[in-house]
Amino acid sequence: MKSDELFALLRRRGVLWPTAEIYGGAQGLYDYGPLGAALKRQIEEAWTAWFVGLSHDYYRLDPAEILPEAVVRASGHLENFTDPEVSCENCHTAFRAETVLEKVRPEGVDGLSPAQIAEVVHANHLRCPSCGSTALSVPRPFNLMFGLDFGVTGKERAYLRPETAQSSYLAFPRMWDVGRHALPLGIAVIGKAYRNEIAPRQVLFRMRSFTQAELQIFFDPDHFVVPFDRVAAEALPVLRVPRREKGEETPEWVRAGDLVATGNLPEFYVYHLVHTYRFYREVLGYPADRIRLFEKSDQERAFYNRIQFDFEVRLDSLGGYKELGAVHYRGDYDLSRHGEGSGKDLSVTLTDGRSVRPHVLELTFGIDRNLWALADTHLGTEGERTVWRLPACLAPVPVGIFPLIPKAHSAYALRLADELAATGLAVRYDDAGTIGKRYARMDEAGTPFCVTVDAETLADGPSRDTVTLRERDTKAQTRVAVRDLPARLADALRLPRPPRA
RNA sequence: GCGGGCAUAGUGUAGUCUGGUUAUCACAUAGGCUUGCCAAGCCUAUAACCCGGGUUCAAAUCCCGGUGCCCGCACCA
Repeated sequence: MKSDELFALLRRRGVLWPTAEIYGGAQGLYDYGPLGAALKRQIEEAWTAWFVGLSHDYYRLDPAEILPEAVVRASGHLENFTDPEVSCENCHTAFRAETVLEKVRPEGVDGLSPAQIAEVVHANHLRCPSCGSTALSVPRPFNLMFGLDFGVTGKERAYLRPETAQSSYLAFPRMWDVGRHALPLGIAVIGKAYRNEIAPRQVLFRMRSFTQAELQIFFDPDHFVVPFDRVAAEALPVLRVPRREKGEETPEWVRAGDLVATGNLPEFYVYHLVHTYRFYREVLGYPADRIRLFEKSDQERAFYNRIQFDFEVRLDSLGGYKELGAVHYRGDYDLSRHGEGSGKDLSVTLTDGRSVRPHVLELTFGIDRNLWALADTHLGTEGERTVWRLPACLAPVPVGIFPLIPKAHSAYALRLADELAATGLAVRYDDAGTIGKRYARMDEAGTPFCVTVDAETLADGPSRDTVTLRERDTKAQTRVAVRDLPARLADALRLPRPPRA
């Protein structure tokens, strides 16, 4: 489905819509409706079950979304994003003012107002580094962070966090004490991050307010042992830099063991690639032939990332592979920077007496992007039918309950709906229209199971208190005893967990 | 940010060029009939010209501005 078409369907069904729609919307902001909010929660729960489930020493936190200026100064976000931007009127290329001025002002542009920068550009007859034109624009401030007036005086500066990761790095010293004084230590955060994107586009793929799920694993760089044997035989669809340089777009299947033995990647890194891949396949259910692990080159990576593979899924709605998450080996960059910034020593002493500054392996996951991708890859039309083949454990509404004949079977069906709801299931009762329409509605909402109460349910005899259980994917119906329903549904809806390390 | 295109019920659309009765049609939604297990049928109802200004006797239609969306470029620490 094309992006417009898919978005229209999601709007119609109450999955998501533009924020402040009655005012014409706001670029890069979207609200989740009932179905979307529930699906988002399910994705978050699935992510948590899987990744926090990787170890007994991984914890989920919920930190503040506002960061004091000192934090973003230390992390580098302030420095890298307060630079004014100059663009070329001729070739429309945008540059940091610093880049344009570097010949005449090697000390940088800190402290210069946009007007002063424009003066320097003019006085020195500076040219566009790309095309040589002198038609350079007046500098504009360029900062992807939302700044806030913080406190009563409004003089203190603070920022909406541009990524959740910083919150986890700040929490590390406290978590070291809360935890068992042992590495690896994992800090997981699911929460909002905010970026004032220049050009938000493609609905959920470039938003100004979005939800990230990130697991930061702090580990001893000399000693991060993983049960690699268990995953060595797993093959991954990787697209590595040398193959990319030959113009290849498609991944090749390489065994995890070979990525380590001949691929020059550390075991701990590949081990986490495998488990992340398994999450995309086994929990989210993306087709194997749509996933690729896209290695970023030296030039493409942020300088502090030593290894980076993006998890990409090919989406018809957006016309190509899109990044849904990544695995970054960040070295000790983050704890070093925050150590310097705060003046606190963020190294820890291990039980063997060694003092180490932990390295970080960062597993990032875009909740919104994956929600869209789950619609793109699992929602489609099959003739007259529109079916959202979501994995059952992710379904926003896992069960629909209908009376076959409204007047005759409503009371029983309503009671059954209440009973199942009491077990914690999100159920939807529907008696409108024909039975076929109700099934169709639930198919579109991604509901994997529908329960129908009919005459047999009420009649005396061997079928008393049995209902039909209809499966979305096969349309198959089986007769099930009502008393077996809760266990049967719970089984089918359980969230997968990885084997613990 | 730049260039181009687009904007009519919940969704998809006709009408716009060439201004002129009550804005077309389908689907969806709600109610009714239908003893019916996969979007059947019939009846009824709800529901739209993106926002602001201008031209005109008269604007969905022409002009200007804004907003949003799409495509390409740039950007994405």
